[in-house]
Amino acid sequence: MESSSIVAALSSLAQETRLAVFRTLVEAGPDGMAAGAIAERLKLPAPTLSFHIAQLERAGIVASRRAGRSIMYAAHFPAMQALIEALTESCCAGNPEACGFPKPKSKRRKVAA
Amino acid sequence: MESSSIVAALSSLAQETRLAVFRTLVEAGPDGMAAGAIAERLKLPAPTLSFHIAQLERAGIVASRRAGRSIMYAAHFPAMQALIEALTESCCAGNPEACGFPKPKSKRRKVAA
DNA sequence: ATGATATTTCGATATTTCCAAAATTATGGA
DNA sequence: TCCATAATTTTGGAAATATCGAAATATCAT
Repeated sequence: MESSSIVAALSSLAQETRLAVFRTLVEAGPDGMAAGAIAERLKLPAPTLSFHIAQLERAGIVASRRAGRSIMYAAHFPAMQALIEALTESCCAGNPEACGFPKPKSKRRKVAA
Repeated sequence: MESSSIVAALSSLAQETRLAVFRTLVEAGPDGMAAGAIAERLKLPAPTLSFHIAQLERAGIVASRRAGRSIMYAAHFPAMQALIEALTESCCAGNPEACGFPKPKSKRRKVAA
């Protein structure tokens, strides 16, 4: 993962409102939630939510799809996984096991068939 | 982990210079590096490094100790671990295995003797 | 088409963050 | 004590980010 992508992903989560939005979406599951429902749940004015969720989307942390008049947002788990792996790598690189994780060297290996 | 601590930790890493500093410190290992050495390595003016590394320290991501005239900074691995675990939890909560991690429910269990 | 609803974009302001030169503080050696 | 070195704090200005009302856009139902 590119250093700039890591920074972008971290930045997108490094804000109370956006972290709350992301958590709400994780809770909501793969189908996600409509923008309006998120705004209502978090008591956010629509433009404020829109501003923040756009950043999460730009960072690839959430995905959107239109459903009628609504726009459904959902957590994008692979991106989150990639971020966590990148952090783990950053953390452990050159210092294997310092982090206490099982496989510090390589990216998690695919399950052999 | 408190939501505000997560945001603080993420914010501290969500910046190119600070991420580079952190990585340098991970590479340096548990003994860490003197502020001046970090600044030289990353070609940063001393006040700029000081500004950024203070944020990493406030977030608990790095630790410092004085050694003579120098101040040694070192990555604080437990904090990084906690952050990664918090993210994993945020990511997986309510959606176990969506993230593809082995033990999605509880905090990593200690290695049985 | 017209109206109602859902959301985003625009615009203006307030706040925070970033940067680095200048000044300050802390430490150790002669 | 005086000097040199290592770092931080202060300072101030530029740039980026946050907030949210008003306006614009998109979609569906009639």
